Amino acid sequence: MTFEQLRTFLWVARLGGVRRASEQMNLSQPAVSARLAALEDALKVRLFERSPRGVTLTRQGEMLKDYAEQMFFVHEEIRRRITHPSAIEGTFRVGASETIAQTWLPGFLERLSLEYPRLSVELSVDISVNLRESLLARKLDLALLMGPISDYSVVNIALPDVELSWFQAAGRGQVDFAATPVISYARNTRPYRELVEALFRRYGPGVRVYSSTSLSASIQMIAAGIGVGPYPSMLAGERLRAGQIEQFDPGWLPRPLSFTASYLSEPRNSLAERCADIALEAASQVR
Amino acid sequence: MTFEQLRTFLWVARLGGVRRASEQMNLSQPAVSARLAALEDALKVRLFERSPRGVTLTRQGEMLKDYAEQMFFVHEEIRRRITHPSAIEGTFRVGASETIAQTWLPGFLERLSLEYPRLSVELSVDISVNLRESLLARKLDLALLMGPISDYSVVNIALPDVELSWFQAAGRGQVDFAATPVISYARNTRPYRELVEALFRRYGPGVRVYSSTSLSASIQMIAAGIGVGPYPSMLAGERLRAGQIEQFDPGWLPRPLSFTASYLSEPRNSLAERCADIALEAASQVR
DNA sequence: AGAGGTTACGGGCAGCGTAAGGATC
DNA sequence: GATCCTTACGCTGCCCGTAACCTCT
Repeated sequence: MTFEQLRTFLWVARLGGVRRASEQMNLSQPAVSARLAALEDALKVRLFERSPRGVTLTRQGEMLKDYAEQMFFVHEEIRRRITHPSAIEGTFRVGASETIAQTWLPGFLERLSLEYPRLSVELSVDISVNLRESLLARKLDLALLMGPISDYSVVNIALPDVELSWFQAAGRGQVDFAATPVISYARNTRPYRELVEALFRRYGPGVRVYSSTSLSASIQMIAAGIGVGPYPSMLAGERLRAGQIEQFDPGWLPRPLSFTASYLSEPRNSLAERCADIALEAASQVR
Repeated sequence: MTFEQLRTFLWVARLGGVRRASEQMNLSQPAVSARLAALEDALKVRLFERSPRGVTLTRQGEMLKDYAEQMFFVHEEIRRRITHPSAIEGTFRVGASETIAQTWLPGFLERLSLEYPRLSVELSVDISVNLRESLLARKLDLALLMGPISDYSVVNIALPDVELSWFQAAGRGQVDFAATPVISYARNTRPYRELVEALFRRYGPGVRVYSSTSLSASIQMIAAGIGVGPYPSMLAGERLRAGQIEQFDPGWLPRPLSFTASYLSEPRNSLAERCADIALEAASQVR
């Protein structure tokens, strides 16, 4: 009986299939089968009932699952309390929404590589809805998105809000929302819906809203005078100094964007836990 | 980090030396060194301070020891509750005093091999003092002896007392303890000392006592008329029926012999625990 | 035919024992 | 020199991935 056998057993038990576990663990499917067979042979006990559409735990498999989870609880404690961070290796999959990618994500990744010098990072920048989906599908280890994610298996660490301001092309003069398009976030995002709702309530159904999945494309459109829009104050710096855009005040602001660092709690994920902390530090440092 | 690395670490920590652990584990000494080095490399943490006369735990080593012990607690639970007995293999070292070897030990070994068909047994028959010493030196996994062993690390399971009766050669007539040697157990055993004390108290210092480390030699001497002696009633059967010896009653009897099945509790020894139970069953069955 | 799992087989690597090499008393 | 641990070095055996096979829908 080895750790790897038990870990494999747990993933197969959790995901209900050899194939699914093999994908989760970046392993060939026969390798997972072999590990299970080896474990069953080591204990001389049948752990799964095989059926054509997957596997289910036997009574003894259920019992073993409890014990195996206890083992990995202790295992994670060892990693947290004793293992030096430089011993942690493998790939850590981070998902971030673009706002974060454009602000403190570099600082976060720098801290990460400093604390975990042997850990490689796989970064995906996407809209929060997709990040949420990827996290729940275990395609990500940590998601930095507009949260929180309401799911019993997800832990959400609140990150500092991102304040928005209105921006327009420099020297554009008074803004008429009835005539000027508002350039906003991608559809299917919470700030987009909130912005559209606020605009309609204030200026009626005549308001035009452009949406863009790219934050930098948005600010370029604003700079080009195509429209105006709310934009994270802290991102405006360069173009503001270059005199391409300027801030204006229509008398109201969309709500600040609230972000979370979110990760699955299920496999007692101490690495993701610590990385969420690092993200919080990095995000707080910028302000 | 593997189970074997952790197990090796624990033994080195407990015994305070690589060499001692290697003996305990039936492993070459470099193999133990290599396992420790591999563990330290896996955690990227120094676990031992090496000194010329052994090793001592570092602060982090101390912490790991606690976690490792938790791991093996769970590990033992898995063995107890889930592992099929036929999966248990290796060598189980049993020590037994001769009285037991001559009575229910065969029954015990039969039950043992039935429940653990892949377990091989290493049997040592010796006097209880030596068995005690071997057990404490971890040279035995289970000792069936005149117990209990008063040591905080030893668990003693009481076994049924063995009743004694006086025997002499058939047709010898009235026994005069002043003239007839008493053939008894080996020196350095509790029943020997108790017998000598009782004889002196009753018949004065003139009584002669022969001691023998072999129970079957004793009964042969009795049958040959060399002397008389107390002897487990249940062992007398064959020679009694053959008319070689006969029981007699001098009006008193030595106290029954009290036995225990004893094992070390330290490494949460569930196998020894179960085997002690089997021993109790085997011993009780005979009566 | 396709989805899910097992069996067959060759190659790479981890871990063992033997033997030699420090270091400290 | 004795004791204790580490380094060096073949060798074996385990475990992985590829590929073929089995079995239900």
